[in-house]
Amino acid sequence: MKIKYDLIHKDKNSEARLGVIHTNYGSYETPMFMPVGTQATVKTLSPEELKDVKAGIILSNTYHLWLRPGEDVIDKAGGLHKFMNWDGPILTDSGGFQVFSLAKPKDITEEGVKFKNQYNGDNLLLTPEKSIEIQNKLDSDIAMSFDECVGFPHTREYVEKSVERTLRWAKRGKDVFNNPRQSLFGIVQGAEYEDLRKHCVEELVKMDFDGYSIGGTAVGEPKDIQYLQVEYSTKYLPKDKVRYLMGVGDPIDIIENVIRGVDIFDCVSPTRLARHGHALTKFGKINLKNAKYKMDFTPIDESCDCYSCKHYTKAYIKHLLNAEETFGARLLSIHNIRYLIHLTEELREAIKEDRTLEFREEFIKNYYGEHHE
RNA sequence: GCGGAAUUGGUGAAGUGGUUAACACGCCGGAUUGUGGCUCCGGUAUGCAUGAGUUCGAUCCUCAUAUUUCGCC
Repeated sequence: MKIKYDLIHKDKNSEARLGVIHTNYGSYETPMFMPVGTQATVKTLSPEELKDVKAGIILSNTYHLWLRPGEDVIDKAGGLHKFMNWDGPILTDSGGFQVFSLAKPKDITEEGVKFKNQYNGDNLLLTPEKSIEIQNKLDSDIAMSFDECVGFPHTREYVEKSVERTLRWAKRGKDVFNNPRQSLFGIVQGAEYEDLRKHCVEELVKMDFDGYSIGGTAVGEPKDIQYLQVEYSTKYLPKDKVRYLMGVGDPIDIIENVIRGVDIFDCVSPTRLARHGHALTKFGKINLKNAKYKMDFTPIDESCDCYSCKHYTKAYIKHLLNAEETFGARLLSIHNIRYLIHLTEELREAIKEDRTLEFREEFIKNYYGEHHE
């Protein structure tokens, strides 16, 4: 079945929404944070650990699974859920972000995007049709349209052309889409131009997608521009469909964009930060490699209920990082993902009680406050 | 006891009679946003064993001392 979104309550003082998304693999409340498992695994975590941190939907990537192991392997395995032993919902990104991160401008044409296979040098062409075909085979719960994620900075002229192409690509993908168990999202582009965002939303809504994503953010733009990009999108999106902001995962940005009407987030940051020794805490981000934690026998975050905080100290995790033991990155990944998911839990409570704006004030005071070094 | 060789930062080391002593590791910081997973960017020896001498000038030359190491008795 297709996913279904129910709006439960809208915050009285902002655009923040408390909702429920119903999937083939259970129902989950929004706002929610999706951990990223690009290559059919959330780096260093087992599915059991993902359940422990209360993960709902996880995200995987069409481009990477296409190259390795190939969609036919996963199809043969019985689909992505069986292949990776994950019985929760999965969303697959279309490869659109790789257009931004890997392709050169000359590689982008109306037909699709040319890539070089990073493993064997083969020339590859990813098209909207191909992306959807792969995702249909992967059998994820939510597929994304193949779009062009435009970086920052850019010219308005380029964005205008890119939005039109992204719309044509969305249509082409939708026309070949044929997995009845799967839902398909359209992606709103248009950079920081309100008229382009509005136009993009209107055209996507005409095509009637199962949900909508906001793209073109978290690509190096200043925060105020990011927030405008989101405002200019949610302002025009239908209230009865879920909104997913792609790539955003900074704690403050999650709060700011929930306030602007976003329901779902994803970001590689909790796992990447973990691999580089950083932990998110109530009092800001800390670097556990710092010498000051050598004798710190307290948990990362006293207020955190995760496995790592319940059983391990900063000094121990610092030791693991210094010794390049992978358990350190795993403990930090567990913590950071739990941290962001817990943040969305708190946001849901706040929305329920119409105090989202107050929650933001209090959170920022702690996060950037004098406690933070 | 005699003879040889060596002595540069936390470590391994390059180097030159003349402005700021290479590089690597380590250490100390910072970055990271729909992940091209051990990445990227900074900082890190006011000093070349110690003392004396030669020289306009010495880490680099000379002598002594100390330490290490090798060989011989």
